[in-house]
Amino acid sequence: MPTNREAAELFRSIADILDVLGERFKPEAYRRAARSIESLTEDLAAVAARNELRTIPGIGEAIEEKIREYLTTGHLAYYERLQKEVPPGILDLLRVPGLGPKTARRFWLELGVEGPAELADAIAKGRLTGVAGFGPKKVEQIRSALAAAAGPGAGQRLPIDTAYPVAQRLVAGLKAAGGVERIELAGSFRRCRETVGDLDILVTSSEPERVFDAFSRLPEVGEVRLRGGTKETVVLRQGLQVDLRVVEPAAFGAAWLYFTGSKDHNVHLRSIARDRGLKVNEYGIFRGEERIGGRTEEEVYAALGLAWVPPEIREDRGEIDAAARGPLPPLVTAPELRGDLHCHLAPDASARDVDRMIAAARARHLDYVGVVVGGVGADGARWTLPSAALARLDSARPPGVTVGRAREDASNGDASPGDAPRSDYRILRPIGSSPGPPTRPPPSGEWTLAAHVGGDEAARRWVPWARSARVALEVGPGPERLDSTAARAAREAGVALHVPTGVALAEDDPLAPVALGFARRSGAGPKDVKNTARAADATGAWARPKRA
DNA sequence: GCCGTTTTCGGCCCGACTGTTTTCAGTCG
Repeated sequence: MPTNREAAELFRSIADILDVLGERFKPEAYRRAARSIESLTEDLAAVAARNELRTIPGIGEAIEEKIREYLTTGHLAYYERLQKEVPPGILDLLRVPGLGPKTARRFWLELGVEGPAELADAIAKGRLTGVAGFGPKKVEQIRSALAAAAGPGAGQRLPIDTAYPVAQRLVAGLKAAGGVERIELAGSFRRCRETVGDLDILVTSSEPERVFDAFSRLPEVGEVRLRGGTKETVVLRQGLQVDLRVVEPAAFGAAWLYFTGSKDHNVHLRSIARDRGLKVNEYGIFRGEERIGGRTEEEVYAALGLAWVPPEIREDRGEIDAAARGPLPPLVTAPELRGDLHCHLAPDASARDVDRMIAAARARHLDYVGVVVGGVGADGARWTLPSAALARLDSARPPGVTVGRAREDASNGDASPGDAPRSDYRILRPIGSSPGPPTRPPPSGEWTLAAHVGGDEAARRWVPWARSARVALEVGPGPERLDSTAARAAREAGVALHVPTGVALAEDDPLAPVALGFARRSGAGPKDVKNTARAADATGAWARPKRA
């Protein structure tokens, strides 16, 4: 049975081939279908079984048939026929930055070049000199792009928690350099997508040249790829591309909206604008020549008769229709997180580390923190916090903060509490070769959270179990938490999410903001999140304020 | 190939930047 990801890849390959063959609109149609399939929270086969493929945006009669053929036979005759029409290496040429379908097709038909290696060879032999449309600069551009594409990590999307500190440093660097009035991040970073292909930074400034100069000189910046009057594109030393744009304050909202995307969201907004006789672009919203809005995002949405849409859900999955009906149901926000049920201290934590964590919890106005005091680690070995730290957890009576003890158990039941320290509730984590949920529900009366359960695939097994066992699942970055798609599946099934606050971590750690972003991307409101509840409601009995 | 509170046909976001142009094509986001 093909996975959704494989089906999406198939349609992307079809789009690439159609591009090279010079088709005008089909490629985008197939890419749209691929994006839709990728964002499903259930298997394509399940949707097909219910006969609901056509309800997926971008899937019509023809693509529905192709999906059915692919699901039943594992092949697609149309794709196999297309494959024979272009050399396989041509599609690799499309991956080279600056090389598009038109150019790849010309290389193939005019020079007989069928792949990146052959193209590099042709350049080295001077076969491109004299070819119409390819001057020395263009040839050099392609040559260096080919060399860069052959290098490690080129063109890779970066996990957002990896990109997070990079983005923060760039913003801080630009602010420190001066000349910047307002600065915001846009793009898939702002939407908190799981991975980002580049970073988009928007600034207002009366001195664009000064800002571009400062940007070019930031220590993270490797190479300036292009620079015009309103935008500069650089590649960081570690390979990430960053676009910096200067926009005027009267258009900031329109630009922020435009460059935040997603593409599908923008296209949908524009079609609504067109229907109303309006035009939206990054400079504002216009009736004829007259700009009727653009200073804020709200202005642009309002001009289209829409409520403001939070960036995390701008994916054209129905949010625009909902915004047309009225204000959207609010997504969970950081101040609503009243506690954290899953805090880790270092295995050798001291009493002072405990105090530091509690101080951090107070500073963030958390009402309660549940600290893991021991259990089984990722390697399956048992561990316990040092006795000094345990004692401090019990003796700490910080006003306003309730401190609870959690233990981490293997989900397969291998680790019995036995010699584990006393705890108020437990957290399940998958260990070893069978990382799925337990076969039995947790003991009644004991509150349980499941964490470290893994991403999309694991979620398919954990979500039904968590629903029947009434166990919350943790969302957040990294391979061992639910991503936003898995979290959406959990939320739709009525499973509560736990959103870590990073209270035991460094101030600039990306865990908390990214986890919150994923929860919001999943569409979670405050009621969908376990740790927005008051302490007693979040965990049952453990977190009632202790009496001295 | 998809889609539809103007439509089942005729649209399909649109502007910046670059290199190669003597007015524009290709790529990108």
